[in-house]
Amino acid sequence: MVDASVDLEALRGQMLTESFFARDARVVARALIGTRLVHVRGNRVQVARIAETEAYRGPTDRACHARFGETERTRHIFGDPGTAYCFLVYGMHDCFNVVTKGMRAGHAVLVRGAVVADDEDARADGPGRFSRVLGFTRKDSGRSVMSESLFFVPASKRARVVVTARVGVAYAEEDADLPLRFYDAEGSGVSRPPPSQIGRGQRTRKT
DNA sequence: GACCGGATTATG
DNA sequence: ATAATCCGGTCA
Repeated sequence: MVDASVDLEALRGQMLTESFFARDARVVARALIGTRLVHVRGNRVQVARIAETEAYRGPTDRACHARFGETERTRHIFGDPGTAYCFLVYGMHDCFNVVTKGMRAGHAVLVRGAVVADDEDARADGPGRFSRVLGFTRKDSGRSVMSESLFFVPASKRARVVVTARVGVAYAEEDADLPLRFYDAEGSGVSRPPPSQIGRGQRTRKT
């Protein structure tokens, strides 16, 4: 029995397809703000409005896992656009990414925060919390995000998007300061980075 | 084979 | 401020 408050077929009809994901991660990361991720889990359907993302731009990006080349862990980041790439960080938190660009470019967008519809109690601000609330673990790596049970639909309204440096990648030297983190200026579902990282390279734009 | 450190979070 | 907790990448 599926949640009657969600018209799943109507949502599926709006599914974002390969052409959306087959672009540079920087472009997709920004475009993803305000979109909704639909996850069908047994008889539950979760709809999460994406509030925060980061772009990781392949082997030459010193913060990107693709810099290790294609290993067991990083295999799926070299998959087709619209593939999920999931991994474990700090031994305890899973992170959920969407592969972009294609041509084995190793680009991906990390989802760092969202607001889950009809679930005020479920905090999904922060990459670990987002993945836990939506049930993603590294077992989901390689899954398609253009499937009946997992897919994105376009934003219902325009978002003001704030751009900053990425969080937690200080080790990446010059690439640490690139403006590749995007979040909805409205603020709900956005993680609260450590004070040392707030305001790095920040600027607001309309999209 | 060992060792290091991380795309984080909860708690003091 | 700091512990928790695992595993891949790196070097021996």
